[in-house]
Amino acid sequence: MTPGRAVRTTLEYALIGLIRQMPRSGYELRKVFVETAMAGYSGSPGAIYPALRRLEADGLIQGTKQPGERGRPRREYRLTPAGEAVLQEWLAQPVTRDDVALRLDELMLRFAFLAYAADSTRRTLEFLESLEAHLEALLVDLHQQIEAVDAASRHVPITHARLALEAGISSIADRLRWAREARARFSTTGGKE
Amino acid sequence: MTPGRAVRTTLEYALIGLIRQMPRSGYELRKVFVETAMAGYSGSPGAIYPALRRLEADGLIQGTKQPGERGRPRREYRLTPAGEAVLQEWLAQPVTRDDVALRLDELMLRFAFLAYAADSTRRTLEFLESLEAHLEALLVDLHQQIEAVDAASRHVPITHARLALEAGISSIADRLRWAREARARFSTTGGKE
DNA sequence: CTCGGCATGTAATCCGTTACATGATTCT
DNA sequence: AGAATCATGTAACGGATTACATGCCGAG
Repeated sequence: MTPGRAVRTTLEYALIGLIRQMPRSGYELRKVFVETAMAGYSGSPGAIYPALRRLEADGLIQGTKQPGERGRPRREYRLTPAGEAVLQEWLAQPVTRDDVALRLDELMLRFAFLAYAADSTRRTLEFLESLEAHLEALLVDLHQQIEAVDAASRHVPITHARLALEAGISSIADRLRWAREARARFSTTGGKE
Repeated sequence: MTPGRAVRTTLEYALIGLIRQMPRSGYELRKVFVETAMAGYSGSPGAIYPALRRLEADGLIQGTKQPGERGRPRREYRLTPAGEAVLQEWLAQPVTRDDVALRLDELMLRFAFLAYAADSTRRTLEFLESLEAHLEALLVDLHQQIEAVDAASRHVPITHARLALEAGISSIADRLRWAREARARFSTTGGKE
């Protein structure tokens, strides 16, 4: 059985994935969040360092003091076999409807790290297929909701609420297009070429 | 000065806006979150009822026992003048870059309630203009990041990370198109017609 | 030897989640 | 009276935010 709790926070998974990419220190990890599009998974020290401590306490990562070239020595973390197992388990998780509707960004994080999955290409294709199916279903739902909004406000020409809903619909449709094209690319190249 | 803390949680603003639309009970508010696209602002009772208590304690909403037709009587909340003031203050907030990059969904919530802003049409246009400007800037940034990714992984044909980044870019571009069209519609009709 | 910048950490506070418990009314 | 249902509440817990504090090294 895996050490620590069964389910981890999004931030923890983000850290695990980044460390899997290459061994890194807390400071480097923080810079990734601050400087790249991965902001939003939070880069505050008050979140990262405790999370790293938890992961190390649960044996998923291991830190080694790295005599820095200048300044205070960094503590470089690398993934343990247990950590690799947790990563694989996460990547193998099915894509649920709630994931798509409520936590799409965590899903995209998972997609990004699907590169490290065992049998990566197959898993990636499955992931995208499932994502597409749920996005399609969601679109149907949202179109029904927009009809409800229209019915409720017959006289008013454009309500803010309707426009906001349209933004949501458009964004789902956009992601669906993305998924289809991504899958097409993976299907032809097999992810390798 | 306004009672209570200066800044409120997204959930609280969502509640304030919905109550502004029409007086509602906690149960009704919960249904809105569960049944509509507003899920994601959380609909758990453990979040809603305490939030309503906070708002009432701070004098932003006022609940009155409403003898229900069946079942336990509902507690119907309506906005107080202080609550209206807080709502207006929130709606008048400038659109910052961090809002756009990190909290786009809260921004869309604000947009939806901009219908209730004093001088709604003008504020809406300003909101959209500012949103567009920040989205454009963000797009430039993200395109630079994708070049960095390309430089880092020259040989590999499609990396998952690059695809995930493309999804983000596409989604920002999509929202930008939405904002432009929304503004066009508001400009011509003046939001009324 | 202290200054400044790199790197890590911590303390207070607060909100949301989950799961459970309770209140109030009608129907049978 | 009890069941069913509508509606509200609460208790335990954990993690994120914010703001601050500390450690360690080289340069001057």
